[in-house]
Amino acid sequence: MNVAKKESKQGTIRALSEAKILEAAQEEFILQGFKGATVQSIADRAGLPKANILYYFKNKDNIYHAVLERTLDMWDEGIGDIDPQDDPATTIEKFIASKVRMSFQHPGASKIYAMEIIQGAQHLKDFARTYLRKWVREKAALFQHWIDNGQMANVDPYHLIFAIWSTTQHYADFETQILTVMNQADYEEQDEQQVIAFLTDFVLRGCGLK
Amino acid sequence: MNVAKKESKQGTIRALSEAKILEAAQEEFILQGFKGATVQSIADRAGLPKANILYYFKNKDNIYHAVLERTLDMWDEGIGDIDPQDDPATTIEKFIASKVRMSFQHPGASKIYAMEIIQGAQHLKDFARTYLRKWVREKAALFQHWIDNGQMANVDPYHLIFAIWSTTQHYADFETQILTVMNQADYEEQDEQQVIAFLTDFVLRGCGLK
DNA sequence: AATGTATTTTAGTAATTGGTCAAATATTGG
DNA sequence: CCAATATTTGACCAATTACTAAAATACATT
Repeated sequence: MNVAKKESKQGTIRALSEAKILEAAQEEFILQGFKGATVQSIADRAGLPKANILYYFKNKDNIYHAVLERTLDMWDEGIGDIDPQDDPATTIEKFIASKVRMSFQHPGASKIYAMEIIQGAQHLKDFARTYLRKWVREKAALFQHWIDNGQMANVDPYHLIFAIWSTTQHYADFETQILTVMNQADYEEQDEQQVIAFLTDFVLRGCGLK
Repeated sequence: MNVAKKESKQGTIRALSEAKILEAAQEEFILQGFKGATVQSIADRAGLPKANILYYFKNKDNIYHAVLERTLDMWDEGIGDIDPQDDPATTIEKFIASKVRMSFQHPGASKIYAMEIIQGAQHLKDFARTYLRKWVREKAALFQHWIDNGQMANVDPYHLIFAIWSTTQHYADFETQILTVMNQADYEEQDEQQVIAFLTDFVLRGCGLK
C-alpha cells in the first residue's frame, strides 16, 4: 500500500485521472470523431462515471483541446532536432528514423493530427501558419544549401519534406489498411526496423545520396 | 426551356437532386465527420429542405454509404490499369500521374477514404480484405518479377506501393497543411504538373531507374 | 383535361447527449 | 481527531437532431 504509488503528494489522483481520461478520449475521438465521441463513451472507456470526466475537464471541448495539445507536443518531440554538423544523408536518416518511430510508438497522436488537417485544420490553423511554416522554411533552406553545394541531387526541398512526412506518417494513419493488406493482426517488432531501413534506402536514393 | 435540360425523361430530377445532395454531404462529412454532419447542414449546403434529403435517401446512413460508394468508384478509376507491355519505369510513371491527378481533381474522395481508414475502416473492411489485398498482391508480384529480372533495384514491392500511395494522396488529404506551409490560397494549374514531375523523378530514382 | 406518380414542404416526436447540481464520500494537513 | 478540500456519484434538464406523417403541389402520360 506504500510501495505501489509513488508521489503521494497533492495532485496525484488528478494526474492519474486526467491521464486515463485523455487516453480514452483520444481513442474515442479517433474512432468516432469529435461529435461522435460522447462524454459517456469516454467515461466508459476510462472506467469512470461521466460526471467525473466533467469534473476534471469542464466540458467536451476542453478534453479535445487537451488531446490536441498532447499531440502537438509529440509532434515536437518526434521531429528530432537537426544537428548542423550532420551531412545530408545523416540528417535524412535521423529524420526518417525519428518520424517512423513516432508512427509506430504513438499512432494515435498521428491519427488525431491527420484528422484535424483533413477536416481543415480548424484547431491547428495557428500552429501551421506560424510554427510549421517556419520549420519547413528553415529545413528547406538547409536542403537547398546542400543542393547548391552539390552535396545532393536537385530535389525540391519542400516536396522532399512532404514526401518524408507522408511516407512515415502513413504507417500510423493507415495502420488498418496496411495490416489488412499485409494480412497481419498487429505490427511486429521487426516491422518498425524494416520500414526505417526501406524508407531510408528509398529516400536517400531518391536524393541521389546512395 | 428546352435547351438547357437534356434528358427530360423520368429520373432527371432525382438524378440532379441526388448529385447535389451527395456533393454537399461529402463536404459536410469531411468537415464535420459522420456524426457531426447533420441532415440539416447537408440540406442547407445542397440548397434543399431537410425533408427532401430524407426523401431521396431514406436515412443518414444511406447518404454516407452512397458517398463512400462514389469514393470507391473513383479509387477504382484513378488507379489506372497496368499495361503488361510496359516496363517498370513507364508503369510507375503512369501510376504516379494517375494518382496525383486524382488527388488534385477529387481531393474530397481521397479525404473521405482517408478518414474511413484512420477511423478503423469500419465500412471498408471488406473492400480492403478482398479487392485491395488482391490488387496489392498482384502488383507486388509484378514488381518482384522485374526485380528478379534485374530491371529495377531490390526495393520491397509492398513498401514501394505504400510509398507511392502515401506521397500521392498526401496532396489531397493534407491539402490544407501544404497550402498553409507554401503560403498559397489554392493549388495552381502548375502545381499538379510539378508534383507529378517531382514524384516521378524521386520515386524512379528511389527504384534505381534513373 | 384527367389521373396517377413524383416531389416538395411543414409540423411534429422520440431519443440522445452535453452539461448542471447538490449531496455523499474520501483525502489531506494541522 | 477535525476541518477543509478534493473527488465521486446519481438525478436531472435543455437543446439538438434523426426521422415520420401527411398534406400540398408539380409533373408526366394518356
